Amino acid sequence: MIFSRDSKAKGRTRETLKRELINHPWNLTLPRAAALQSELASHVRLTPLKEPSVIVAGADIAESAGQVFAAVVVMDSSSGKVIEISRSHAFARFSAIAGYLAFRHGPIILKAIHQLDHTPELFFFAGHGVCHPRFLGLAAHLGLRMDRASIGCSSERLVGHYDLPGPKRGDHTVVRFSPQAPGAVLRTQPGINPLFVSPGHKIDLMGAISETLRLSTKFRFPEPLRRAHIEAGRYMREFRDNARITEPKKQSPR
DNA sequence: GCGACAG
DNA sequence: ATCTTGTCGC
Repeated sequence: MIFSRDSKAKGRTRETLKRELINHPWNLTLPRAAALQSELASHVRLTPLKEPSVIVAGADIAESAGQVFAAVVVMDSSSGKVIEISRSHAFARFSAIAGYLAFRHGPIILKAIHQLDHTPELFFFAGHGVCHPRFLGLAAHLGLRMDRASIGCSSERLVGHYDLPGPKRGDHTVVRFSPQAPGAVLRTQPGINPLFVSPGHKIDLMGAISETLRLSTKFRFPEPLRRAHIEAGRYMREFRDNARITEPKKQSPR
């Protein structure tokens, strides 16, 4: 237990301690972050999704010069319409180390999510779910924190070995790593590189695959994630343009 | 020392 | 992830 040596832990109920564990601070040392991931991973539940989610969200990041720009796009999957967008930015307080992205992006994404008026049933995150060295990628971490269903979608492998899936939309293979860390390589569009999909929290691999497929009918990434990616980039660019007008130090080279 | 390494 | 114009293609 990470916080068991804390004298303040005396007299707390089991549930209270669990909440404190899940609502941990983000500015940890690398070894403490790793230990926390391992402990939190035991609380992740890869349970089947009851039914396809209606209100879904995608969260992605753009960054420049140490600043992280997060965008969350909420969509009504029955109509395919965007119903809300939230953004947040801050200087990164954790290094960009593979396996620890949640500590760099997590707090900023969460701030944007907390600003939402809507309550999405399912979140897509740019990164991995439980297919992670310590079974707790960003999507699993944030899903657990919010106690909401979540899926990780990445364009690159983090752990394990795999064979490429067939060429048809929906073709997929499974990542060989650990039974505790299911993941798939999923072809969402013919002729387009596959996606690495893994369940985050409150969903299983089958659900992660079917929901990702259901929401990516035209592009490589599921629509909420694709929109969030575009929105984060736009947010970052707006911020840059404002800074350039206010502070005209940097001019483009001839 | 060398290769691996989400965004 | 970002640095970056025009350009090829549906």
